[in-house]
Formats: sequence, C-alpha cells, structure tokens
Amino acid sequence: MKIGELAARTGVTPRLIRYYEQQDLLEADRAPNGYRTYTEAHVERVSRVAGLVQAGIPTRLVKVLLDTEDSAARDEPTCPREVAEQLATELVGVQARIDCLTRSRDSIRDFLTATQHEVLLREAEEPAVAV
Amino acid sequence: MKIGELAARTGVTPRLIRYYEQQDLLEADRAPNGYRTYTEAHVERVSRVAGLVQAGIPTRLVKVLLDTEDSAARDEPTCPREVAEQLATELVGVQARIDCLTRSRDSIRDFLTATQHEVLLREAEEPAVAV
DNA sequence: CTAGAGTTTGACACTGATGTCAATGTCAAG
DNA sequence: CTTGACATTGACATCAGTGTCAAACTCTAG
Repeated sequence: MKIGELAARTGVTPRLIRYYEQQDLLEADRAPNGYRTYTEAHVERVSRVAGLVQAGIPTRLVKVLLDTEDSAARDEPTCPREVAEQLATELVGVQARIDCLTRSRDSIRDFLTATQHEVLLREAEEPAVAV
Repeated sequence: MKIGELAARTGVTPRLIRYYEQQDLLEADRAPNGYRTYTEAHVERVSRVAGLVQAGIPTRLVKVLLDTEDSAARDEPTCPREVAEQLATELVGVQARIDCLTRSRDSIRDFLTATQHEVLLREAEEPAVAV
C-alpha cells in the first residue's frame, strides 16, 4: 500500500510517517516510481510509534524500544551489558510515566463516578482502542 | 519554602516551576519581598505536574486533570455534563497512552529477562519512585 | 558595610514534533 | 492528451517545553 492508505489506516498524517522514517523509526520499500510502499506489518508499527511518541517518549528512545522488541521477536540474545543498563534506566522512566498516568486515569474515573456520569465511563471503556 | 528549595525537593528547575505557574498549573503566595513561597502541598503538586507533562500530556490538559482531582478532593459535585464528556474523551486518550507504555515496559522487562539481566530489573524496580 | 547566594522579571534561543506550501513527478480515468 | 488525485523532496513556520543570560533586588553572613 502507499503512504496515503497507511495514513488513513493509522490516523497518522503522511507528513509524520515520513518524519518517523527520517528519524529511523520506520523503513519503507520503494516502488520503481519512487513511491514508498508498505505492508500490513507497517500499520501496527506506525500505530505503535505514534502511540509512544504521543506518550511523551522522544523518537530517539522509541527507536530503542522498538528495536528491542524486534530483536526479542527474532530472539537474538544480542545484548551488551551497556545497552541493558540503558534499557533498565529507561524502564524506570516508563514505569514512572505509567504510574503518573494511572493516577490521573483513576482520578477521572472516580470523578465521573462520583458525579453520576458512569454512562460516559461505559462509553469510554468499550472501544478498548489499545494501541 | 522558597522556589529554590521546592526545586531541589522536586527535581524540577525553578525556571520550570515559574513556567508552570505562568501556565496556570500552580499558584504561589508571595512573601512581602515578592518572593514566591510554597507549602508542603506544593511539593507533590509540582511533582505531579512534571510527571504528567513528561508523560506527554499538554499543560492545558494537565490543568484539567489536576483541577478534577482538586474538586474531587473537596468533593464538589460541580460537573456540568459538557465537562464530563470532555473528561470521558480525555480518559480514553490517557488509557491508550497507558496501554502503549505498558506494552513497552513489558517488552523491556521480557528482553532484560531473556538476556540474563534480571539483576538490573531488580535494581530498577526497587526505588519505586512513583510520582 | 560588603560580598555572595538566591530571587524577580523578561528576553532570546534552541529542540522536537508537526503543519503547510511549493515545485515537480506519476498514474488512472475521461 | 489532459485533468485531478496522490507522491516526492525540501524549505519555512509554529508551538510547547526548556535552557540561559542579564539587570535589579533581597537577605544573610562576615
């Protein structure tokens, strides 16, 4: 598929998809005419990247995270001690973000419940659009 | 306490503390000489703000989130339907971020485990510096 | 009284993530 | 062949979050 379709399916603008590629978070094959071409796998990849970036992870780190997943998937036990330490450091940062966001989420929930708006809660939690 | 001490205790630079105040995320009393003065409560508040901002929540929303907590704490059932809907919307966004970060965290953990670096894991999870 | 550390405001600068625009190329449909 | 939709690259613009610096003030210690 071409960039337009990928954009439509992920909700990420073509501009950003190109930007992510430029930041080395994405790779794209090229059709003979120079157009970028993507596969199904890219859909998830792009969603993931966008999600992480939106969650405040700088692109530089997003790359590390996804590369980690990738090499884990291909189970390459490639892991120089130093990289592992960096990851461990990153881990605490990620966990801190999760904790912080979780508190906010709970606050919102509690508040909506306390103000008799549970209906909205159900609407909100149904879709489960986990990315 | 003055801004310097607050900064030291929260790990947030004075510059940012002033910025957050400017963005209406914080309020500070003034000493007769014009210096900002803070209470214990501000310590947590600042940490919270910084955490959310770092987690990718724009300051504009951080304000909404914390205001929600505040009014919940003072249990004011003040909640016009419209605000509730906005919050519900925000809720799904926050949840999406949490899911995304959680996946990354698990990936890192799994990876470190798979590569025999559990030691680092324990180091990383001990502090439990949840903010 | 003076020196030094901390504070105030305000300006300027930079970075990262995005939007937008321009000039050009590709391709499918009429 | 022409038109219109979509691609490409590259430049410029914007916004938020931060760093940094300057000039002036306050306070504490010597």
